[in-house]
Formats: sequence, structure tokens, C-alpha cells
Amino acid sequence: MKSIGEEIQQSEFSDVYQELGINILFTAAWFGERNRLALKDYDISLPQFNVLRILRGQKGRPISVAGLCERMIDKSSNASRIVDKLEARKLVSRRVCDKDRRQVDVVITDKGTSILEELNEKVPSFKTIMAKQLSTKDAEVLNFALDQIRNQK
Amino acid sequence: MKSIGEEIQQSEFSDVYQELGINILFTAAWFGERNRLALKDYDISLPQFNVLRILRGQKGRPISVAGLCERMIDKSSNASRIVDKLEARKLVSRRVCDKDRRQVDVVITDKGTSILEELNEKVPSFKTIMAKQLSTKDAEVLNFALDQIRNQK
DNA sequence: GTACATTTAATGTATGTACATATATTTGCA
DNA sequence: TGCAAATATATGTACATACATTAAATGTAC
Repeated sequence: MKSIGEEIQQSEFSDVYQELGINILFTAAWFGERNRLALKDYDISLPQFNVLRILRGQKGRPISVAGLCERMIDKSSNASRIVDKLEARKLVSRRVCDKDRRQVDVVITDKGTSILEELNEKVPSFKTIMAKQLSTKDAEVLNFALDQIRNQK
Repeated sequence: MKSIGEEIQQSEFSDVYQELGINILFTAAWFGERNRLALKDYDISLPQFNVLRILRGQKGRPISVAGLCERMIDKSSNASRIVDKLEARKLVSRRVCDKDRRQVDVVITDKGTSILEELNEKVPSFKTIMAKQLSTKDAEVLNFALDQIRNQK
């Protein structure tokens, strides 16, 4: 089995934390690459997929563009323009919020929901990818550790 | 402390592996964001920083553009053009390899080395970020787990 | 109620990435 | 040798991202 050191052909890390940091970045990129390839046939980018899943998670409740930004993995990606693309394909719909006319309410359409169901069959779930190598207990420990890392200071 | 669920305001995950997958993506993006901000003043992008560190790791040995690609986190980023930018600022130098004139040997310059030293003071090391929350033993376990995840199939 | 600050989303612009293609060099083999 | 296939890098192009700015709506102080 290849360790992260073998993977990027680096013989030595300054310490085990340095190795772990690179490992997390590298593993995230590996996940991303896998998913990007799976989505390619459907002409859906990773951020678009991300937005569709956030909207599905809303279970019909509309969400503002700023709300999408907060929940997206890439904070700096332009939610406005991602929604543009999805709206052009009628996968989401958008309309000005009545209560605050600055806001725009975004919801997933039926077409969006059904394409997302298709995609879920093509994109391997994290469970599929990880369940063989990691027990649920290990996964819980990892989750806790990552939460801790992000919550320093 | 905020769990990943609170962070992205998602109340439920389908399973703990799903949560872990999102958590890894999210943590990687969090690292990236931190580093990007730290590098901003120096007008160095993350891929450029990545390349400079790979070159430093070479300890003077030249490396080909293809060699850089293999070691980079984002495989699909265009190493040629990243090297263009670094060369324009004289942080790296490039010359045709004698033994195989298709290849281009890239090395870091003294200027590149010294800017990297400056950057290392600005960019928090992974050890700084993680050592308080994780024991070295935990980090080793995490490293092993991530190596395993990427090595399925 | 007017004036100014704040918030929300959209847009402009430069740069970066994804992917295909082009160019030069080397390799393999008839 | 001669020539097609393979390899290494660079470049062309469309699209995405990072970041600043703009435009509209709302909140707040007076």
C-alpha cells in the first residue's frame, strides 16, 4: 500500500503533523478528482454538485445566495454565477424574496432533483469508498479529530 | 466547539462516512484558505507555493515539469504556466535538459529560497495548527487511515 | 423623514484551471 | 536507416475562481 510519502515521492517530512496536513490536502484532492470524473458526463462541476446537494438538504425550504456561500466547501467560489448556470439548465429556480427584496430565494427544481438522483448512482458515496478500510468507530474518531483541528484558537 | 455539521449547518448526515468525507474536504479547504491569506501579501498563489516547496525538497537536484506534476496536490494544474510565473519573478530557473532535450530542468533560485524562508514564518505550519489538539500518536493513526482510504481498489 | 451606513446579490476584470492540440525530441522496430 | 509511435513541454481556448466594485434594499441615527 502506498503511504502519502510514496505517493508524492517525498522521502521525509519534518514531522508527523506536516505529513498529516499534506495527507489531508492530498486526500481531499483525490476525492475531488474522483467526483469530477464521475460528474463529467453530466456536465456538472463540483461546485454545482455541491450547491444541488445543499438545496436538496433544504427539503424545499428556499435559501439565499449568502446562505449557499456559508454552506459551500469553497467559500470563495461565486455562488451567484454557479446558480446562474444551474438556472440556465432549469435545475434550480430563483426569485426575489418578499420579506427582504435584496435577497434571492433559491430552490431546486424537480428536474434538478431527478438529475441529482441519477448522479448519486454514478458518484461513489463516501461510505462505499471508506467503509472497507475504516470501522464506524474509526470514522467517528477521525471526525472528532478534524473538528478539533479546525476549531483551534 | 463546532462539529462539521454545525459548521456547514447541516443537521443530519446519511452516515458517519458521509460526514467524514465532507469533513476531509472541508478541512482541506480550511487549510487552503488560511494559507492563501498568508501568501496574499507576497502575491504567491497556493500552487506556486506548492511548487517552490517541492523544489526546495529537491535540495538542488533539478526536476522536470512532469516530475513537478506528479508531486503536486492539484494534478490538473498547469505546471508549465506556474513555472512561467515563478521564472518571470526569478524565483526559479529553467533550462533544457542535456540528456533528454525534450525535458526541462527546473531549480529554485537563491531568491526563491529566501522568499520561501520568509513565507515559512508567515504560513502557520501544520504542526502549529494541529499539535495542541492531536497527539503524535493520533496523527500517526490518522495518516494511516487516510493512506488506506486512498488505496482502495 | 432624510442622510448615511450596512447588507445582499450581481457584475467586471485579472488570473488560474481543464482539456485539447501543437511542436520538438526520442524511442522502437521493420 | 527511415518512419511511425511515444514522450515532454508549451500553447490555445473556454470556463471557473479571487477579489473589487456596483446597484439596490434595508437599517439606523438624528
